[in-house]
Amino acid sequence: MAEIPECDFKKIEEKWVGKFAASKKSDSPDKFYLLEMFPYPSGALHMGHMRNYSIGDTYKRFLEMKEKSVIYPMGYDAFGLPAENAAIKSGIHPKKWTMKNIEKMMSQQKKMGLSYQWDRLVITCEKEYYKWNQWFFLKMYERGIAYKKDAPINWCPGCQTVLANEQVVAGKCWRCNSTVEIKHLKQWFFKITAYAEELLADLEKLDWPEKVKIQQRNWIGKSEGVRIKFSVEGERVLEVFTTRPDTLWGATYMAISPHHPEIGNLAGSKIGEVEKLRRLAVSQNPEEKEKFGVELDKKAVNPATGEKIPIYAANFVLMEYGTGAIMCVPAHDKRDFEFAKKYKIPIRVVINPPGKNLDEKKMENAYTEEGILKNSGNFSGMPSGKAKREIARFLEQKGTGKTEINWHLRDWLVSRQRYWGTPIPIVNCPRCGLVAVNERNLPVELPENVKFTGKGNPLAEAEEFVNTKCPKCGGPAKRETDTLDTFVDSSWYFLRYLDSKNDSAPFSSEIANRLMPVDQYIGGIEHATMHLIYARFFTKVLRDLGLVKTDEPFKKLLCQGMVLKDGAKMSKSLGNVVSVNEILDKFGADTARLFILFAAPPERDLEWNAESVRGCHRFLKKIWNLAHHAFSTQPVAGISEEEKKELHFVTAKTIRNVENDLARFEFNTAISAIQEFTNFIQGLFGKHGNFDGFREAMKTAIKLLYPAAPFITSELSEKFSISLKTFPEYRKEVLESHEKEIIIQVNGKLRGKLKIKPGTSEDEVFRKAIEIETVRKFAGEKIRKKIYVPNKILNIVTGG
RNA sequence: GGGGGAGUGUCGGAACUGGUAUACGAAGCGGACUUAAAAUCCGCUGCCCGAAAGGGAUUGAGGGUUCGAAUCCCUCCUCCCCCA
Repeated sequence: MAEIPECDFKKIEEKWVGKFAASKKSDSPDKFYLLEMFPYPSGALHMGHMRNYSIGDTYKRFLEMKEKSVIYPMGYDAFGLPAENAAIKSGIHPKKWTMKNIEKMMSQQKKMGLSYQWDRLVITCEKEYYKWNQWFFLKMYERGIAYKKDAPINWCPGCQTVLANEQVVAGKCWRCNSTVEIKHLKQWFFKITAYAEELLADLEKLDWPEKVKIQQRNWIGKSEGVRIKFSVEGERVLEVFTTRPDTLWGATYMAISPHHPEIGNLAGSKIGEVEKLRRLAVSQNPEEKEKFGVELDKKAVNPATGEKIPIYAANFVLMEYGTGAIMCVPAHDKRDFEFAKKYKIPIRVVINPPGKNLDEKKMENAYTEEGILKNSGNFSGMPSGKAKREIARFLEQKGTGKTEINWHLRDWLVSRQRYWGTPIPIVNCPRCGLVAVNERNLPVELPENVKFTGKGNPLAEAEEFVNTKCPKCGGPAKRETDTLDTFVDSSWYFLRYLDSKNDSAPFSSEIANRLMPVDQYIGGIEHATMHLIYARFFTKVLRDLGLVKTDEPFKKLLCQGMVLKDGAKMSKSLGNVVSVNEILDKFGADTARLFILFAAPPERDLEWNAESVRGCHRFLKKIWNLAHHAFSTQPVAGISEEEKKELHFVTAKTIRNVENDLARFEFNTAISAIQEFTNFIQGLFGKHGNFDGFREAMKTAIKLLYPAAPFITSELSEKFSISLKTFPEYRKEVLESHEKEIIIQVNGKLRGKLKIKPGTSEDEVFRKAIEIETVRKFAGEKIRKKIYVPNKILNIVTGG
């Protein structure tokens, strides 16, 4: 027998990396847009990326074998804080840092064998890209979708800078530990709320995991209720929003945000305490912290009962939600109940559970369900549902309320007081106010010569950037120094991929209409709300601008699970990180990809296991060796008719299973099917040596394995002239005509097995079954019933 | 607090719409090859009773529906994730 060369993974991978990276676009008319969430260029791929891309590339190669024209791009989400932090820390310019990181990550991606269409590359920090962010901003500004308003921000007095929510840890700055203050600044917003209804309704159209849709529904948070006016002593009015107007008679106090504009008029002698409360309320989670309140001097009037009720300034009422004031019904709301107990406010039951009578003196918890009204004037005795409508009508007639739809979704705050982002193309003119930069003067370039001190926004200090002329009057004016949230960049990158070199438009509408939507999007669940809502919103805005026709950017979504080590998420602090480079160097890309796909189904978390990785490596070597056995000698031995039939059947079954599994992203079972098939071939080879049909079987195995392990299979295909262009096919008849195994049960317990020709009658199956000794023993004399599922199972039920 | 998901051998996991529970891989044990080891190949391997043939129980716990339940329904326990 000929000597089998050792499988040199390193050499094979080096040879094929270049060829994969240069992969050509197919011209099949059957397009498929396959997209992976592009990474932030932090400097190195982690296992999460590796998993994401292994899934994507395997699916891409499978689709190509099924003769689809696949669009498979890659890019980098290159603006963002880490680059700026690196600049503050080590003095490297964010651009240099970012571009170097991109280079490193790209080389890792190539090493993994990912066959991206690199000519589509998008890097969001390049002016060729962010120019169009600015262009969209101007279009949105024209239409009132981009606007500026006062908003609270987290301000660190130590760093003299604005902090994102995640940079505030327990009320302190993450970097310098100063106590964070709430400041009010003029901020830019995108009016995403104008699309709330459509964003909610169109979820129906999407083939997304139900849990992501639920998260989005909650995030959008549509609630129908009533806006009610409570009059206050001194002829002022406080408005509240409630989804439970049926509990109005039970409202025994009100609570308002310490930031409420009316607070000064209501607090009276308590203003000092309110100030204290405001400071306390800084950037902490309202749900987690203890509830505090200050009773104000003025009292409100419950419009239903006419009673005077106290008003509290409370730290759990947010100005950003509803009206910044709420009516409190302690008997029927958990939070109101706790607060009322703490401050000894009366509790009054106005809703009874059906068939029960609650007693406020004995209640230990609020009753928050709906029920039957009591103590509610004319509405007593009504069920909650009806009472909600009737009370709303009653208030409308009285002029003290109106029905309203409220949203949890807020407008998207896009201002960042940061350098490393897209400059907002607006000029502040002392005479003309806010003026848009002229479209033909885009891009407003980010100046490179700035200082990174960690204090304030470097852009605001860049004199030659800030000082400009007003586009309207030509007088001296100052540029906007806020930059755009990086979620703007990721809201349309998938459109730029389709036409990445276009310098006269963000993309060609003709191309976008032909290739959108993305047929399959793959990424992490952590983007279930933010990114995936912003991108949907952006697509709808672009549609309304006439740039695309599609309503939704991502038709199908796959959210992959996390990669764990020792039961925990890989993280530096736990010291359980497995490095991508190490794994690629030690075992090679094929092994790494195969393990990632094999160890767990994509949606589930994946436990990294070094031993199991070795198993995948072993399997690849087995394929290599068997292929060489098959092709380096001539077939010498025939196999029996029986074995030949079985081989054909197993081959067909394997092709069918692998194809179905790959189409459904069930890579783990696809790979196990190939392994089973390989074991079967190996069994025949062990028995007969190079047998008739060995080569054909190995060809099939190699083709099936190609999407997941492209390097070794490409090498073998070249060596032994195997075409990897198309997916193997099988004949249905081979599967249908094969003999079936029937399970024989007695009273639901397995008592025997039977091989039959397909289509054997029930009577005959029964006759044969009863001949089996164990079956006869357990079935006994009295057979009560027979259940027969054709080609599958016969259950014999006995006794009385 | 709200929302979602998962509990199956020693481990990762399989079981299509209710029809052989534990495929495939790992680990373990035994054997072949070898001076030896690695690599490779072959075989065995969830639990209890039994020498064996065989039988019994078993999918986090308990109950239910069904000829038949890991899968459907109810109650409970544990773990994880996301959002706030």
